[in-house]
Amino acid sequence: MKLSKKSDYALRAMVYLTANYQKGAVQIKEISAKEKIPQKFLENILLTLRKVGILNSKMGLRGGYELARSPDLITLGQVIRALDGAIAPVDCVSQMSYKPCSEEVTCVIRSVMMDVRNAITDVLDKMTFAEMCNRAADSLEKREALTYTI
Amino acid sequence: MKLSKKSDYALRAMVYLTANYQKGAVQIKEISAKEKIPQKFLENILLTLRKVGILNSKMGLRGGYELARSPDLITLGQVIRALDGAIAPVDCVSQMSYKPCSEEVTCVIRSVMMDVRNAITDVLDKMTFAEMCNRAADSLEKREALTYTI
DNA sequence: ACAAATTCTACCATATTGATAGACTATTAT
DNA sequence: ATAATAGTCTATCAATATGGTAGAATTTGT
Repeated sequence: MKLSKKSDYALRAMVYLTANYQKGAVQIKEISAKEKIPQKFLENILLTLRKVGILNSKMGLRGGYELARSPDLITLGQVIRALDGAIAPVDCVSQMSYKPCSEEVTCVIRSVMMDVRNAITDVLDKMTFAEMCNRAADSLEKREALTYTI
Repeated sequence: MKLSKKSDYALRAMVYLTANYQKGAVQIKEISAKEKIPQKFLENILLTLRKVGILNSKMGLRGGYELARSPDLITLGQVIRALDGAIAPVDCVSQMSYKPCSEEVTCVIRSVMMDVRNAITDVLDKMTFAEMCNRAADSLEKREALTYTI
């Protein structure tokens, strides 16, 4: 049930781009350096995200990447699906790459796997990058406030 | 986030053994045939499940495998962890193979991944084979009742 | 024209996955 | 006793996925 390095890097890059939303295009080199992601690998990842319409790019001098829409309209689920494909643990409960199992009607396991898929997508398809970054900022503030109080 | 074939086969074999609980040892060959799992592959899987104490085995003539304890004391999570290892999407939120990420305190992604892990384990660590098989039997009954009524 | 940036195509090493082979050991019916 | 049965162990293997690299081509601002 592991997130691939690709998706992990993608999420980090997206967080970086969320933090820099509306500051214009950000270059791969910068993201790669700040988030410590191998640059050439990151290239592939950002390219993929552009192709599915999550990022916009600008070539040439002063080019770079930026979010294609507001970070409260981009969910973690969208990004993970773009890189890793289906989120569902088995294909017979997948939205993205559904394939019926041989004995779907009587399959004992299927309904539990459906529960698992729903549990995962309930988190990943609802959480936006805007919310995630706010949440983190909040808890950081609280921590700092606490430290100060102590 | 995909379940491996190994875990998938393991779950099916466990369902079969649950259905045959208290009927004595069941042979690999039988499970393999009924559940259409490559026999040699299934051997490895059952061996693993025995080594972690989920199954008991008996060698020799009339030997075979059986559940080591009542199916309401065995969860899907236990079986999947035995075969695939940690369930958590990233190590920094894993019970089984926890490794801190470099920037755990400020990591934006971690808390969401924690939510995902909890969502998954909430299903898999609570669902027992007894319950799963009952659930399936129930819904099968309902379906049959419905068919009859119509 | 030139430099800076993305894009595209291809490649590669390693690990994991799914599966198989065969020798070995333990049990038991006869 | 012994043959047949059934799990155990070690090793191997092909295919695929993963993580990463290389370099040429293309686009764009100055």
